[in-house]
Amino acid sequence: MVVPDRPTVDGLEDRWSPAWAEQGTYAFDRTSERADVYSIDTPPPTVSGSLHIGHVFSYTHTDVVARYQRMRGKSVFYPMGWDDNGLPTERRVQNYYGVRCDPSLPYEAGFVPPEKAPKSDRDFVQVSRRTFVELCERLTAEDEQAFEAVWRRLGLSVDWSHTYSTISAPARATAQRAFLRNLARGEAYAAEAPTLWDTTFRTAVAQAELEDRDREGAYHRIGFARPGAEPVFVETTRPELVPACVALVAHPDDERYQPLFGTTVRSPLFDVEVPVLAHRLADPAKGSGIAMICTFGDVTDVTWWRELQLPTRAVLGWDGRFQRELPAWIAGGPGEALWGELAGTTVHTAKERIVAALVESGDLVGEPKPIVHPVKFYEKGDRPLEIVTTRQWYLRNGGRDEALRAALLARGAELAWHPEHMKHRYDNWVSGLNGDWLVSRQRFFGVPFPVWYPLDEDGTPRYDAPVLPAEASLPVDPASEPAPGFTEDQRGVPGGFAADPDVMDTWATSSLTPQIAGGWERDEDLFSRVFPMDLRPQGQDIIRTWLFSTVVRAHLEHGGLPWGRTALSGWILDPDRKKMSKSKGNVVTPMALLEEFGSDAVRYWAATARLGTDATFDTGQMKIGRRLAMKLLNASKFVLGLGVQRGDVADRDAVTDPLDVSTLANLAVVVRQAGEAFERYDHATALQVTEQFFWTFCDQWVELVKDRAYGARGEAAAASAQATAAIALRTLLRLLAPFLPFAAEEVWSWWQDGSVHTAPWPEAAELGPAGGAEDALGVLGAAAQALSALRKLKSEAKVSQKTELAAATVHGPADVLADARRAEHDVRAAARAASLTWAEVPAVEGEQAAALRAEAEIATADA
RNA sequence: GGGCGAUUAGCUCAGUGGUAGAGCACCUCGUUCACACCGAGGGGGUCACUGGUUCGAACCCAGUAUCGCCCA
Repeated sequence: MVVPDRPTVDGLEDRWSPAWAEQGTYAFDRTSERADVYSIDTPPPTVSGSLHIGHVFSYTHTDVVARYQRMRGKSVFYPMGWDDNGLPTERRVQNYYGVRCDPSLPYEAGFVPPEKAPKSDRDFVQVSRRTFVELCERLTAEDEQAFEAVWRRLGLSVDWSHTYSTISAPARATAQRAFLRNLARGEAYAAEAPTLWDTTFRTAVAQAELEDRDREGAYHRIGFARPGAEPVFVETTRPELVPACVALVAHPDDERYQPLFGTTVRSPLFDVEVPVLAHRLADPAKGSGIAMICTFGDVTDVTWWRELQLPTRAVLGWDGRFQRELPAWIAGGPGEALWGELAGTTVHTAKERIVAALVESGDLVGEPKPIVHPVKFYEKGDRPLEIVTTRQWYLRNGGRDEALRAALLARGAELAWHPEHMKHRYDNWVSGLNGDWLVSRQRFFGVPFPVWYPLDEDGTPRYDAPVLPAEASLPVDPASEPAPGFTEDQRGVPGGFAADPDVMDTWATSSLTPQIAGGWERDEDLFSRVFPMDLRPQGQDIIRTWLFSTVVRAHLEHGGLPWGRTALSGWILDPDRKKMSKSKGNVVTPMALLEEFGSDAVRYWAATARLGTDATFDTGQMKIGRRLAMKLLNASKFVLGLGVQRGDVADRDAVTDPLDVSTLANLAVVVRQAGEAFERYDHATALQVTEQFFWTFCDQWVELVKDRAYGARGEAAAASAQATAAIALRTLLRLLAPFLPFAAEEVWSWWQDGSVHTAPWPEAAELGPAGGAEDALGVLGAAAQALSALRKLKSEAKVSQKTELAAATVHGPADVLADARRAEHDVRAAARAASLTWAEVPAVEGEQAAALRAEAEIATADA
């Protein structure tokens, strides 16, 4: 047995991470039956920069569960994934290399990005789509290595041979296969419809990716002319959309406007005739109570346009600028010249010019009234969303189908939620859906839709007759592969074919992580052993996106849940109670923390937080974790020095001393409590009860037993202490292993074979007869109390704890004294008391029993 | 506006009906042969507020306030 002279937690990661990898400690045993498998649908972190402390926090929660389940004898399927597909990666690649994708450019082999990215994106180098994708792949490969290094150092017990990435060929094949099946069943469809559109990224955006932000605006009071009467005034924050106006609308009960319903008015500047209509969504209290319907200013316009069956008069292009062509409804009218000033300008410029024109014409009344109002943004964007009409792919998610919505709510109810109250967010979201899931994106680095269209004689795509690939040929890239039955030279020519230009939203791929990681339709043997999975761990912020979308896909494809339970981690707050996020600039990089405090210490901090509870970033907690790990090394060193041999299987029957019996009896309680806590996914309680016992073990039992263990009271008494030490340590190491995998493994290696992480989770029964000795439970605590009372004497007298005591008396209630007396020899030895008498303090009716109190003669330093 | 959660010692947090807890920080003491990244002892709280239920409330109920998040 080799125990270091001065054990330290520093450097354990460098020793054990490679050792675990070499020994395959966390390898999934794919011969296990489903019932013996515990499978985890790991969140693939977005590879667009760096991991932050919040990742470390939540991934530790998962790892603790994985380690517990492994020790319970499960074959744990714990893969890692990388979400390297999609817009975040594109954005990072653009800024990192200083490039921008222009799909119309030809591929340039051997492209070398600029040495240093230009400051302004106007100076970015335009590259072909293929080059751009290559750069994405290059950078994500680098990022993934850095991520893996952090995870290995943190000690995640991942089986790295099952790592996947969401842009990999198997993931693309899975996403395309699932889509084709959705399409075949009618769950996926394409539609030409008004769509929320980010003009910066030039892509459609889904409901789940929206957020409201308060923005300053101003009500402009604008008159619409009526023949032979006063004008009708609307108040709008978007006067630039006057040329897109298709109607005015007021509430049907609004008496002010009832006479106007069914009449028409003429728009200012452009003199377009528009009807005045009634609709319940018009708010009489807002502005003048009558609103201008434009195609499209906001989502209410879309509702009105649809329900009132209005024409489309779009003025904005995909780039967020006014269209260059002169619209037909303006041509020939008085606004034709003005349009010349608007064509090609940004919304901002167009607003200035139209307002100026309205002032000049006298149609704008009074000063604009400034207001602050919520405006819809893409969560990753920084310009307000516009609405443009485009052809997009949708996936049914219950947003316009009551039966499906009810079925998905029922799935949510089937799922076990930790903590339970998080289910409200799911219900809330599903109940509030107002449309199907928009899954297409007009981007480059993503999974392409596996769809081509035949071109008719005019070269127009026949959307009604899409050409689809065979599943066996997946993944396909329609942009570079010809449609089945065509040759590449027929691309884009009349009578030939064209590729669907879009890629899937990232969530459309990551909603399939159980299928991707589990080998659906690729490795059916694996899939049958891991799916549906046991656990979906994730952040509470992506319930509406990742959790919900994964439920949707599994419900549609497999007719069931993708996993049985979900564990939601909370936020990390900085010391000012703000959520930590990159944009606030208050993030802490994990690697530096892991190096400063040690991985076990950082894990300890994470593990003290319960699921769903926000945690404060607190290096103080990490210091405590470090201290605990250090204590484990040092206490183990001492305990093993009591005469424990390598590979020792302690003789449980040798545990005879009442103090030792009591210690194991108390440990049995802890083993039970920790196991029960883990079973209800309450890792924080499992840690807390274990940690508390461990400190009692060190500070009380070890101190009380020292003399006896060294042989002061004979061999049998010493043997009892030694056996207790070995049994307790072997148990404690396993209880702590999920939390402090490095320190626990280090100590285990000193005297045990194999890895602590594949050792069986302790059970109370293995502690032997002592573990069940309920009558001895109180001895340890009572003896500790007596010792503490005697120590207090010395503390108050300000003398060393090794000072001898004479004529010591301990006062206290009869039952506590009786327990303490069973360990009298140990108490006397630890307190260095020459003699010890026990004085009963009678219980007083209605009063709490007194704590133990002691008195004694203290030998002076001179004596 | 609707929903969810939180509010306990200076700080970070446990505590779901029976005398308020832990760790950190603070004060005092101690070179005890596992550990100074240590040990011993100590001080410190109207459990956000107001009502109610109960013999008894940090805990249950109603309301209020503040903070955070989700949705509209």
